[in-house]
Amino acid sequence: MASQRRLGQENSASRTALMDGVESVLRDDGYAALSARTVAERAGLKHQLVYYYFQTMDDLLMATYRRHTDRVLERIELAFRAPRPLHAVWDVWSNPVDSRLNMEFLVMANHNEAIRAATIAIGEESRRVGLERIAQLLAPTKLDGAVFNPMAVMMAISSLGGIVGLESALGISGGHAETRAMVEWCLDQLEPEVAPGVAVAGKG
Amino acid sequence: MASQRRLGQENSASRTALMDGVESVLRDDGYAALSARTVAERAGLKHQLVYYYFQTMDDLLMATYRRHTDRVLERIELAFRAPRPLHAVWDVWSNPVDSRLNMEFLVMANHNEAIRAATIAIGEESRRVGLERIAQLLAPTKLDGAVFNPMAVMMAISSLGGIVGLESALGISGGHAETRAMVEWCLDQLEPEVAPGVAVAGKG
DNA sequence: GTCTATACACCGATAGAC
DNA sequence: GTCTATCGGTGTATAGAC
Repeated sequence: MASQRRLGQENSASRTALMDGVESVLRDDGYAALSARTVAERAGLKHQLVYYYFQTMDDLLMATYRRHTDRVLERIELAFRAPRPLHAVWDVWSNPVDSRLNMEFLVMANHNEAIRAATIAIGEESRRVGLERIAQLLAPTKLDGAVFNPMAVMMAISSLGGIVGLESALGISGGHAETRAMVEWCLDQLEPEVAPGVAVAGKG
Repeated sequence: MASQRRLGQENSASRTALMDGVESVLRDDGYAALSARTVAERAGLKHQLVYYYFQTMDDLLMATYRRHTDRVLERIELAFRAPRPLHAVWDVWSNPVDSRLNMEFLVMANHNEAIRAATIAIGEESRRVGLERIAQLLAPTKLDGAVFNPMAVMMAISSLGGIVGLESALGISGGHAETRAMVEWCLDQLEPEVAPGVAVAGKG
């Protein structure tokens, strides 16, 4: 099944430009607009270059997705090292620019087997990260730990953040201020302004 | 410019079959797979029929979207007449089958101006519906009405429900049981088990 | 590493026969 | 109301020149 076609180097600038092109097309025009031609145009390259650096369009898509998920996980892990982790995580997920890309990939996962598999992995991984930290935050509150399960809290933050971010990008604003206020009130209950006693020791 | 082409009747069975075809393609293969040919195939018709019943593919898409949003609004309004409205609304939004279609349209709104406009309308409308009812439910609780704003509560239910439903359709299950439990606990605080004498299917 | 040229399939849309 | 035939454009992917 492996093609005989030669492939370019992994560290090539053009290769990176093509992956940037994929993200650019996804953000602006959605996955229906993805093609070797549209992607290459964003990168300022000819469309045949896609097939010099990748075996198929799908390979380019997957390489871009893996790079994207790596970045997201990195950002989530970084957020958990912030003074108020849940507030930081909320900021990551509700960012309008990223939400657009995240949602595009999430919906694409419904029809692309490779994307689906990677999405399941990233979804569970991103929620697993820092679960103990959330458990610590939930412990001293009056909230029942069995009900406010750490994973459920992460799920709520990521989905609500994702939709608020996506809608913001869409130009929808109704209810957003109220929603953000509600979420921040909830997070403030878990993470009051600066808590010296439970300060996180910065890593490294 | 308006085309000279003649158009079929609004109440035609083939016209309805074409709209069903659009939903079918969206659910199974996503909006990237939408074409006059794929849609007509689902409907058991030739692709040229699309242009007998609709001026453009975009017109077919919009007609389907309007039909879809009408149905969603209808379901939301119906839910608000249930014994426990918020529980019913949650069931509507977290339904995996509908979530797939809802999300497909939501993401499409990022790149299609007509869909975007209609989405903004439905989004705000669906949250406005029954706002007074939610306000009534929130009133007797200890929860601050200024924080737990009715619109924010609706936003939380629809976004969290939408993502949980979509992920279920994707085959993701991690954290879902915990999330559903958390949501239902919250809703139970607002809508306790109905008073004795009123028929409620056993929960217990 | 990047280009031209080329293959074949599918796209939206139209014209016109039946 | 549904069909055959057709147009120009774009899609993925490859071969081979430079």
